Amino acid sequence: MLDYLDRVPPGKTGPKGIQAIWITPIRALTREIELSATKLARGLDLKWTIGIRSGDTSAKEREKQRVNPPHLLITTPESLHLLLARKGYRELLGSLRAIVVDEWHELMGSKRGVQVELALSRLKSIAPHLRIWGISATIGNMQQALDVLLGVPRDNTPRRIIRAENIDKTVEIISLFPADLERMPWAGHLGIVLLDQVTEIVRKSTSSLIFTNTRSFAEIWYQKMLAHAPELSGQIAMHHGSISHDIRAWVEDQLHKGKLKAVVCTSSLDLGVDFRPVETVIQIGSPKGVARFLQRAGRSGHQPGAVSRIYFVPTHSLELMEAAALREAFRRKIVEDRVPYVRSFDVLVQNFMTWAVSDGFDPDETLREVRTTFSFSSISDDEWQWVLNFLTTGGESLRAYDEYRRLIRQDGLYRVENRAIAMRHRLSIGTIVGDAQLHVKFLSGKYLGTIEEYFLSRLDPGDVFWFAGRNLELIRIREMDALVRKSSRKSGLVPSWQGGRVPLSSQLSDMIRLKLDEVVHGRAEDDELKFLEPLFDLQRQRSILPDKDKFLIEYFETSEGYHVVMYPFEGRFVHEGVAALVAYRIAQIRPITFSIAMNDYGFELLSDQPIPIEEAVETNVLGVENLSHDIQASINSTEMARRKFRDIAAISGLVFKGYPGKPVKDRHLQSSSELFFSVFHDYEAHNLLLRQAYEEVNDFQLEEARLRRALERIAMQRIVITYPDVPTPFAFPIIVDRLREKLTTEKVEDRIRKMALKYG
DNA sequence: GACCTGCTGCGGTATG
Repeated sequence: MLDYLDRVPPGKTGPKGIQAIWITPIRALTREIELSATKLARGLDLKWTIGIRSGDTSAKEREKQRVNPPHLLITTPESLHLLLARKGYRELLGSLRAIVVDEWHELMGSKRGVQVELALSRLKSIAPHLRIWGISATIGNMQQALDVLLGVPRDNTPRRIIRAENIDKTVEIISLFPADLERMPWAGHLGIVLLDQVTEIVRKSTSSLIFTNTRSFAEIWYQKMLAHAPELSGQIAMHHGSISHDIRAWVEDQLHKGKLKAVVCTSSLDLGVDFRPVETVIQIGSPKGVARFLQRAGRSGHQPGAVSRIYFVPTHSLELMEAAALREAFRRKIVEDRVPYVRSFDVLVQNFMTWAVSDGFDPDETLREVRTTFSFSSISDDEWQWVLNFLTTGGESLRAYDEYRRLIRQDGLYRVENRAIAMRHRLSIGTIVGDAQLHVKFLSGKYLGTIEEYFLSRLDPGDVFWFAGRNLELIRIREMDALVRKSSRKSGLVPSWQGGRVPLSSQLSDMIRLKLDEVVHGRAEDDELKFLEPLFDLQRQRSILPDKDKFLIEYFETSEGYHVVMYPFEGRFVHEGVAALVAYRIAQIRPITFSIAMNDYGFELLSDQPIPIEEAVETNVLGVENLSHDIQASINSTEMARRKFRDIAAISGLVFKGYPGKPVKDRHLQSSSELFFSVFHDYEAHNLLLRQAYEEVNDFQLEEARLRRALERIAMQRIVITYPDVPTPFAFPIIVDRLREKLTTEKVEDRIRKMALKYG
């Protein structure tokens, strides 16, 4: 980009204002980018000023930038919108000539991507000479990434994809095996059986990254490693999204200076820190997707021609198949797509407020612009009117309340007149909706990070828990702070967070089924598959090992009841949908209730009555006919949509998350968003935000398109029902997961019973 | 005989 700008340098008499913007998803990254941008500019002999603008930028620096804008501004999507929410943004940005969107693959798969699309649509109108670059990691839908970023063409400016040459690196996957298969659990997620081997690898490497799937596992692995190898004390650290930015920055710094041998982390180290390589990368448990695993592997062996090496640590036996599947995916150069969000009306509503709080917007001009974005290219005149009406009157349901009449029309422009509304809006810009967290602090005031209220509220003062690699004793909870002190107690509770659940990707699922097919037909060559042979044998003895032409259903009885287990290998979201669908369809044959369990490989239906499974298969229980209807009938989509609506309500500005330092309580947010949902549901069924909630459930929770493809594939397979005497190795992990979940629900039920006694 | 699940990311202006 600087090269391009060099050819059109800022003229002495030319317009003042920002000439170029670099958009990055992470604010912590900006300092690194500034350094490289400065280096580049120096190399090209440009007399450019470079500025950073993010939530971390001080008020003083912001004021400096306002008076004297930098030539190149490095910023986040949110901060860019804050600039667009300012009066006089046309002068500031009208001479803009270049925008680079860094890590576009990352932004595109979220609503932040929609935010970028909308900002670009505005900027293209006010800055006619604008050129746009996107930088992306390898993804399956690169052409679409380009189309989404650049939007519907407004003229004949050519577009092209430039691929880096020689990016095909050799990646070597090395699985860790226990001494013998017997030592490996059939179920589980932690993988601690292999602690000794992992520690040995860390000892021998100068620097290692150890990726775990959850924050609590990172905490556990860190503690277990220290207990196992005390001499590593002071040489290993941990890093995850709930640890304070200061501590994380320190850990990154120490790692890069070579002062740390290893960091146990979550995907917090996938992105956002500069990519100085480490010697060794270790992945514990399923990476769930090819791209993620590839990116992590790429952290090692950075020298030209060097091999990237990644150790795979299975957490249960069958997971070893994934190592073979990942190797196959690398060989075939298969990577996942990033699916862009479309028609996210909550983001559109927020954007209109942004356009309106600054200089106001002209509806016709804005409609033309919005239709050039990928996300809203299909917006109809009616939908457009609905959004405007919603913001000016509150819509049909909220007409009676002044605070929802957010816009007024004046001289042909839509504006915000009320200053309180304008301020609340500026505080609410962004599409990331988090949960309320308590701040964990020492008495001295040193801030360690955040933990969810529901975990800490279960503790009593004096209780010890592990966090940020320390043993901490809870002293008390005060407002939003949990005060702690160091504890010398060796054991402690491990916090759990309510994070997202990443399902196995469709591409990795494909490869797993392919590997299974190789095993069935004796073509398996990967070490992992050979190692698992005794387990596959047991599966064959008790049931069958399905190849790609067969779909396996197991039916058996235990003291718990009657079990039907199926194995689509399609990831847990799809299994959740298929399980509900099958349960519903069987219940049409004969009234029967089930409890449902699933993991990424399959799902189980359990009942206290015999299950008419043959009859169900004969009546095409897995068919695609009436699929949409049956899905609607089988799942509680209203309840799922109600939960999705929480984010939509926050993004569209229906609920206010509070002023800095004075957040609105989670419970309060939840109840007010539920209230809106109920009102719209009962009185305004065509409300676009309400409809969006249902669409998001279909697209992202049920993964309906993927579910349909899975059923179409199954329709081509031969269904085989087996009747094992005891649970098979395939069934076992699913049953174990259900038992664990059952325990917690019993606790919940217990609590409800107590509450009923107390209040009833 | 088998179990310590649940990622990441952002964010305050105009006026007194």
